[in-house]
Order: sequence, then C-alpha cells, then structure tokens
Amino acid sequence: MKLKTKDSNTETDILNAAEVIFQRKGLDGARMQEIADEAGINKALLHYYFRSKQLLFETVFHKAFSLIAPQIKSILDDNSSIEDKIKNFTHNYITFISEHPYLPNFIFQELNRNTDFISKVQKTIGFPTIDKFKKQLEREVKKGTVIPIKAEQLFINILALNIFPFLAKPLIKSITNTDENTFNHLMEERKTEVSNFIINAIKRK
Amino acid sequence: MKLKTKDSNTETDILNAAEVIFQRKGLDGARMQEIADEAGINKALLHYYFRSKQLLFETVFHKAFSLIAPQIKSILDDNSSIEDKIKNFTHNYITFISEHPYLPNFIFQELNRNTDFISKVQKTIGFPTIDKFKKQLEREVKKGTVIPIKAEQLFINILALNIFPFLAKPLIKSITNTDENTFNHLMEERKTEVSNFIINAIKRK
DNA sequence: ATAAGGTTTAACCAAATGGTTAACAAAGAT
DNA sequence: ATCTTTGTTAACCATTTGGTTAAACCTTAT
Repeated sequence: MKLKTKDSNTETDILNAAEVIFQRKGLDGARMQEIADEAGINKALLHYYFRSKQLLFETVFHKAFSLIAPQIKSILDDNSSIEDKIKNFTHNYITFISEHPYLPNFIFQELNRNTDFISKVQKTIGFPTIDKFKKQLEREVKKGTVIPIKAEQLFINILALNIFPFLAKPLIKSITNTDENTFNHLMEERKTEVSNFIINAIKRK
Repeated sequence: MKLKTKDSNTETDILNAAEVIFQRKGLDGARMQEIADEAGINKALLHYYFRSKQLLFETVFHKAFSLIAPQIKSILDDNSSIEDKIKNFTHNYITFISEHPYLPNFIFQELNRNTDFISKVQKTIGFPTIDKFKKQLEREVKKGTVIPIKAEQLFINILALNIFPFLAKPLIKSITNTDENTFNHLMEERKTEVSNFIINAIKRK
C-alpha cells in the first residue's frame, strides 16, 4: 500500500503553481520554467508528473471547469422556482468568483481558442443541458407569472449579467473610473442588484 | 510628394493579416511567420514595416479598440433619451459584432493580460467617461420614469447583455445545443430582445 | 545493512522563434 | 542613362523553450 501523502505533496504543489501561471498567462503565454519556479521545484519534475505542457494544462483546465459547471447546472436542473434560482445563482456565483477572479477569463479565453476542449470536458463532467429549465419556464409563462421569453435568451441574460463584469473588469474600472475597492463594492451590490434587475425584467405587471 | 498607394499596399496587407492571426491566436499564440504567410510576404518585411511583434500587435489592438470605443461612447455621451440609447446601442452593437465576431474576445483577453494597454489607448483615443450618463440617469430617476439604479450598474448591465453572448459563444452553443445558424438567429433576436429586457427592468410600473 | 523503487536534480538537446543582414529588385529623381 | 532611395528576399543568428537523460537522493520493505 503506497501512501503518497507525505506532508508536502509535489503533485499538488505543481497543480497549484500551474493554476496560477496558466490563469495569469494562458496556455501560450505560460512557461514551464515559470511554473516550476512558482512551485519551487526542478522543471523536469513537471514532465515526470504530467508528461507534457499540454497535459498539465488540460488537467488545470478540467479542474477549473469542474468548479464552474455545477453552478451553471444549478440554474438549469434545480427544483426551486425560477425566481429562487435567479436569486441563488446570482448570490452564489458572485460570491464564488470574487474569490477566484481569474477563473472566468481563463475558461472563456481557452474555450474560444480551442473549441475541442468543450467536447472533451463534456464527456468527463456531468454537463448541464437546458431542457428542464425550458419546460419550467414555459410552464411559468403559461401560468402568466412571467412575461413571454425564450429559455435560451433568459439563460444567456442570467449568465451575462453575472459573469461579464469579471471578464470586463479592466474596461469597467477604467470607464467608471473606480479603484479596486470601489469595484469590489459594486460587485458586492450586484449580489442583489442583478437578481432584482432580472426579476423586474421578466415579472408580469 | 510621396504617393504610396500603388494598388497593392503591403502595409495594409500586413495589418489585415496580423489582425486575422492575432485575433485568432492572441499575442502569445501568434507567430510572425504565420502572419507573413497570411499576408503572402517575406517575414523580414514585417519587421521592415513594424519593427517588432510587440509594435505590430499594438497597432492592431489600437485599431480594434478604435472600432469599439465610439459605440460605447454613444451610450454615455449621446443626447438621446435613456430608452433610445438602449435601443440604439443594442441594435447597432449586435449588428456590428456579428460582422466582427472575434473582436470582443480579442480585446477583453488582451486587456486582461496586459492592463497597461488601457492607459496607453486611453491617451490616444477619445475615451468615454460615465459622468454625463450618470447625471442623465439621476434626472430620470428623480422624474420617476425610471426605478432607482446606479449609473454604473445600469451601464455594466447594458454592456453585459450585449457583449457577453459573443464572449461565451462556445459555451452557450454547447449548453443550449444550438448550431451556428441557430446561434446567429438567437443573436438576431437579441437586437430587440435585449433592449426590451433592459427597459422592462428599469421602467417604473 | 542493503536492494529496490520511487523522486529529484543538473546538464543537455533539438526545434522553434523573433529578429538581423546583405544582397538584389524596382521605382523615382537627376 | 544612371544614381539614389525604397521595397523585398533568402539565409542566417542568438535565444528561448518544451522536453530528455543519466546520475544522485530518499524511503522503505526485507
């Protein structure tokens, strides 16, 4: 029986370092030497544990995506009401991303660079689909509690309002002339602001 | 008097090629040889006209940003009503980006990678600020035509709903299970869908 | 103790890459 | 016509980079 967990685990050190560097510089911008330095180890060890840059990257990307996928799934597959889903997702997502500010950029950038990743990840992770959400929304529209809107459009809007500010942070900070603290405060406000905005937009009057 | 415009202009060829490659691969992922091939010229010519990869990139980035900045400026500085601004921006922006689908990704990615770009660009382009929009919105809130909302938040929401779908295209296509045509159709719908959504959200009932 | 297996390192390597050079071609200017 | 400037190319160069190797170092089961 091989117990690998001596109190300093090289493999974990590498993954953490790779996460930092890849999220900061992207696949192409990252250097293996840089990752090794960040992890405080010899470069050859990276290849000993993860064979190639590509494989190391895919491991990191997969891990990052696994963190975000369940949150999106919660909009689509939970059993709560549309209104509750919007409230919960908005609050939870903004809280989560405030602690992982590089994540969305990293994921969307690499997803755009290499479309294959989606299909790769789709196979290994329980990947959400829109079907259940669609039926739920159609029911509420029929009941008349919600104005007519396509599930796809509402779904896009929910994601957009929550995720975009973090993708556009440098631009937003510059145009609204806010410093780091004020920006964070704006995001904090959005935990309720965004859900009110959406619910206002779709509630029948 | 030096008339440079013989009917094939190498400098323009290079810029067009660089635009394609940089937008597809990013600063780090692009290869000078690849740009030369795309332009159909010798690699040394790139350096003859633009000295270094960095400078060529900055020229391309600047040009790209110059295309988007005036559109954002129109939300902030136009003299029309808030409602008209939202309608016009939504329609114009989605039309514009549908013809330049790589643009937003390119800009936001490089802006996140290298924050200095913002200050560089800010100096050379008439860069929009939020002040005028803020006053306009405060007036409308006081009049009671619009529910209370911070200018910053509304501005972020407008940008988010319009820009995000293009940044998240691969993810959205995958989750909503739509092909290229259906996606384009969704975006076409959004030209009115998004402005209705926003106006619904902020109109006092 | 020591043999065995996993872990770590310094040194090395080939390919790729941004950039340069020197020679050549084309186009104006005189 | 020829001289000068501008545009273009093939060949070259130094450095960077992902990846390999062979030896050294631990840990541990016997």
